Amino acid sequence: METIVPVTVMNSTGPEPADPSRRTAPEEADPVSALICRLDGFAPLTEPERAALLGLARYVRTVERHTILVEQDGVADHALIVFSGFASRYKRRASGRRQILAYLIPGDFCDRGALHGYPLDHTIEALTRCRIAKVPRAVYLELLGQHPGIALALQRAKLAEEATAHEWLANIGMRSGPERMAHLLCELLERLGSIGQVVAGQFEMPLTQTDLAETLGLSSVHVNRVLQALRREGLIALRGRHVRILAPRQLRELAEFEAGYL
Amino acid sequence: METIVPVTVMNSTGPEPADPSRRTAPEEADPVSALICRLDGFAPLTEPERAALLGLARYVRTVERHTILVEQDGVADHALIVFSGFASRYKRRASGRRQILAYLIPGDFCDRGALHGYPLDHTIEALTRCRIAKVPRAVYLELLGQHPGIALALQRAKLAEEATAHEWLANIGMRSGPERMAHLLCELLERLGSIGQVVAGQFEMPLTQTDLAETLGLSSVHVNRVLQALRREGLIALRGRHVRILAPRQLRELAEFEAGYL
DNA sequence: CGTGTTTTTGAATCATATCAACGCAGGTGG
DNA sequence: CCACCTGCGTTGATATGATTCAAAAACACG
Repeated sequence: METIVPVTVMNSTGPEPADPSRRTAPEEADPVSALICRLDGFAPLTEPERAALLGLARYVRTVERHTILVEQDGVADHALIVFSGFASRYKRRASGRRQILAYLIPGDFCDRGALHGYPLDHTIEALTRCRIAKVPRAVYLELLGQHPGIALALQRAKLAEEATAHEWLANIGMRSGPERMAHLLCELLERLGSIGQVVAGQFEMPLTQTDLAETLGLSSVHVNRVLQALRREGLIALRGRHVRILAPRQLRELAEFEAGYL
Repeated sequence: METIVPVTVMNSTGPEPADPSRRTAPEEADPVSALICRLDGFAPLTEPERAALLGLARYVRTVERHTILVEQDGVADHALIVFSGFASRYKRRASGRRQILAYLIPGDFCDRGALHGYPLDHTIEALTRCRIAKVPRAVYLELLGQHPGIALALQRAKLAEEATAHEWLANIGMRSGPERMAHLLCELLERLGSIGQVVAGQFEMPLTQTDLAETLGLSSVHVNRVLQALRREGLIALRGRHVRILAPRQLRELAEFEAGYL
């Protein structure tokens, strides 16, 4: 169900220059720049391309946690771009049990294969309060058509997303609970790091233990115990949603995490 | 303990014309037609497009079981198209444990995002003796450029492949052993059916129980017991590699299998 | 036939799920 | 300001599904 957010929440139109006086959360300094930075990492962007991306700020909305952005079997008529917060793709069983298929973090997008008009095979939902651009199909296609650099970067980003999906399948398929968790933490460390949201091995992971359970194919109780074990071993520290990776080397070793597939 | 199987490396160079005198299996009557049929299902093909596809027969090779087609971290300089047999994508852990990420069955292809020049994040190996076309990068790109219908069909086929990958992740993440197996069987029934390899609810599944285990994230012993359970319940019959689905309705129910994502 | 692979079996063990309950913190409304 | 509620993390006890190890039986192949 699409919640219509009151304009008062988010009314900025046009490019929004970095404003040093706006000190809300450190990571929200300039949400669009994270996207530009990430895409530029995949393929170098020209100035007009950067400008075009900045123009997307026009479509940004704030959505509350648990807002469903695209319902399973629904047809997406717009592309989604995440600027802050975590969103997820997931499937649900009749029993109510869920499996999260992917996280959408700032800089990630969802265009369902350039909006082919097929119904989606999963649901997309905000795991936290998010700032998300809903870009109309026509505008999005225009953007891709006009700016080949953006199109290329998005294509490569999609390859990375595919690689991550493979990684997740292998993770659930052949790792134990602690190993799975370690692997996920390594991945988040890397992904959040690449968008500048890791400082001194620490980052915010605004996920419930239930979310983690539904990601890793474990029960939430077991997730709790696995996290305790990782803390006991001195691999991580966890206070609320704040994670600190104490022993990145050992964590990677435990997970057999291979960097660089992103 | 996982036995290390001696690996044959593909060494054939240069096109090897299809040899009409080789009469091996009945279902191999015209391997290319299966591909055409499948692609045509995704997007209607013109006559010249069909002709162009037939021309691919030129690149078909027979590869033995366990032949590695593309090594992990290798860069693919050609597209693969499967005409008969089963191949697999998989990842391996240091312990030797494997996780199969996908099956490549007749009509499936692998172009690694139109040959971006990135190293592959997984290995591609023949699970059985296969007939596979190795199409050089240049030829493949030419084919896509010349024939938009083929390009579109391949793009849609890729969306289907992505949907299948999601399905597998959800399968391993939230289903029990028997449910996973049932789901896989339903998927194979549907996929093999769509290429005419199912007759009266029966098909050939040339997979070892170890292969199945590495697909479903179970031990091979457990796979064996799960299969016995499904037989005991009268859901399937299994003799050698020959599967007969006795109660498709109940099997789908057990698996909560939703048709139509292919 | 004999050899290697695959399937099947049994028994012991372990990892993880399930159920149920409690505590704690933040938010809400009286 | 307090009582209440709700969501989340934590715990213990118990159940069970799945793994492991080891070995025998059944096949497939040359």
